[in-house]
Amino acid sequence: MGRKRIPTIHDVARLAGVSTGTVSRALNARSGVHPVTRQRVMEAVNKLGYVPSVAARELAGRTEAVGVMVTPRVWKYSPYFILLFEALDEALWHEGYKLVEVPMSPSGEPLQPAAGYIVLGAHDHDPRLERMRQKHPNSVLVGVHSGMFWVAPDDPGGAYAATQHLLELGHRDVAHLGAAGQVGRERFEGYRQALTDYGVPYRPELVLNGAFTTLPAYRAVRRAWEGGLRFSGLFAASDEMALGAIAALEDLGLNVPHDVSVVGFDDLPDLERPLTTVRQEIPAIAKAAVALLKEATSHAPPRGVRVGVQLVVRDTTARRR
Amino acid sequence: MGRKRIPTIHDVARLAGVSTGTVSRALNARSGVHPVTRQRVMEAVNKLGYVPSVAARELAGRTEAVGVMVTPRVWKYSPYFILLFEALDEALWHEGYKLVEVPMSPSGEPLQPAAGYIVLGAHDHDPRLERMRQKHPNSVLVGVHSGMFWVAPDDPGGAYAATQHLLELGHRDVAHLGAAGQVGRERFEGYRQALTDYGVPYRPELVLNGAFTTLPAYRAVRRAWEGGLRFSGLFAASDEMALGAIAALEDLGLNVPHDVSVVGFDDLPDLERPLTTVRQEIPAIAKAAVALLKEATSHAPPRGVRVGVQLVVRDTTARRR
DNA sequence: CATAGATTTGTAAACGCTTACAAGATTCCA
DNA sequence: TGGAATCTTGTAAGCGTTTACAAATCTATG
Repeated sequence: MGRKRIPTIHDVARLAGVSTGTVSRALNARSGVHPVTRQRVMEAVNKLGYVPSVAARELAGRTEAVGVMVTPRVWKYSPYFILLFEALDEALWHEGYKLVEVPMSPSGEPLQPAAGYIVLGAHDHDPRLERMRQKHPNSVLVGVHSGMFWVAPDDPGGAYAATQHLLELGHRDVAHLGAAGQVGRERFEGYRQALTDYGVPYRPELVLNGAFTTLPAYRAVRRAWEGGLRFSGLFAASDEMALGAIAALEDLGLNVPHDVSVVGFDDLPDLERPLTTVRQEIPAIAKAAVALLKEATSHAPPRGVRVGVQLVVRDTTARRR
Repeated sequence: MGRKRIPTIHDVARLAGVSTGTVSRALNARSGVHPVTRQRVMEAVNKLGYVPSVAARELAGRTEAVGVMVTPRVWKYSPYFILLFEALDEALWHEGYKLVEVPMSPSGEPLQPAAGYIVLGAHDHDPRLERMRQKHPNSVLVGVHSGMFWVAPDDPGGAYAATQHLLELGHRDVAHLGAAGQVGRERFEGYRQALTDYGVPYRPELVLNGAFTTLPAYRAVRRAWEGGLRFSGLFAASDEMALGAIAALEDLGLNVPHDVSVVGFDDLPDLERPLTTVRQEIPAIAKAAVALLKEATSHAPPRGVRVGVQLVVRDTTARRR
């Protein structure tokens, strides 16, 4: 039983009874092929499990490179960004582009030319962002920045839902473990809004600060608690922070969720402990980014889109005792 | 000034005054082209800055896929593995292969066929490893496992050098912050050997355990110190652990390196603090893995290779007061 | 010095896809 | 109902490599 030959466009064409040119058009071109023909082609594609060869497609000149820039560089090493990267790769490939990682010069110039750019993780007041906006209208930001194309998860909404969840469980001393930057700020806003809507006074001392990673979160929570701060609910601005917070609380002899309920944000896979958290649809964000990129390259006026987000309740939250 | 056209093999051929076939052979085939011709071709290649098109090469059937399997999956999210991945990608590409990430089934079967496999991070007693060894002789492990091809950094040597460095700075109470698994064990052995060679008695209570990440390291060090354990030098089994340890020591009111000297392992880039550490040459490991893979596919008897490692002294270590 | 054998080179056919172009089929209107 | 205008389709020429195969050139030997 020899290795199954991978089906090519010719196999599809033969099975569908059309020419390869037609198959190609059916697959790529938005128009110019009769609906019933396209239907037949699609059936053949499915029956054969045909998937176009990236190499051939690229050789034939159809794939353009889009540059993904990560800034600051270190963010590349966080799970969230890795997942986003993978999702972008997939989404771009699906639209006939290929992802190339391009470094950003200190002045904010892409170090390699590309048909378009996707910028990841820039600080909102980073001057390089402004520069990108002006010099490269064919770029989209994953984040928020007016005047350019951007996609972002519904951070305020998610934070609101997380906080609301804690409030509805009866918690009144709800702390927030936050981080700097646009994202951190928006998640904080959602937290604060929920407090307001539920008539719980906002107490600034209840907002702790760390970075988006575990260790700073651990330290912030532990220091605060040892300093006498008390709360029965905690909304952490990321899953990693939530993990750090839980470790700290446990080291202090507390039980999660018995003594303190903790909510995270992101819903990262493979965590050491199942978290109540706000789920981001990373693939959806990637798809939206690519869709916007196509708009951007066709000189449409810039706009931003929010991708929905969803609370998922697991076992780090419980009703207040 | 139009976009510079990317030079193709034809340009090289013309400039060198030979045919494209010859250029191709000069570039790829080990033999079958006259030395002076090859020389001329190489000059043309350099002058033009020619780099072969991956797509074309792949289409023409020269590139085979090699599967990289990461196990357990979560390791994919650590900086070390990301760097290793990138290095492997580069090294494979250089040899005309392309990297595809292939998941490993629970039983230890690659979920996609490939011309060869590179296994990353498996526990040394993982039964799936044994299975790979038997059913897929065309695979190499990054790690140590007798009976199959493997590459690994010189962990014992590096650990020895790190510990030696501390000892030569006059430290006598040298602790070790270790981790489980083959790698952890080897680094521990290096530590212990250095102690012996320098006539410093080995004290089991001085070896702390954590995982390879910051938070467990922080907790282990803090708990130990609070429990009364004292040391003036610490060899951590990874840079991330070193960072965690330093944070813990500082939270305890100690100064690094003034009160305690800390050495890491890996030499990760972009760290928040420059560490005295043991540098791994990740690109060299990747190259070695690929070289071994070629051996493995030609049915050579399995062997392992160690890649050298180097102590780099920065400012987290100081002479004992 | 002729010639068999070995070595080096050129030629051209793939690889799987896209797309300009031309041809064929369909629609629409006078 | 004829023909122009519009849609849909097939044909074939690339895209940049590799590699069988054949041709040309060398080397060695008698």
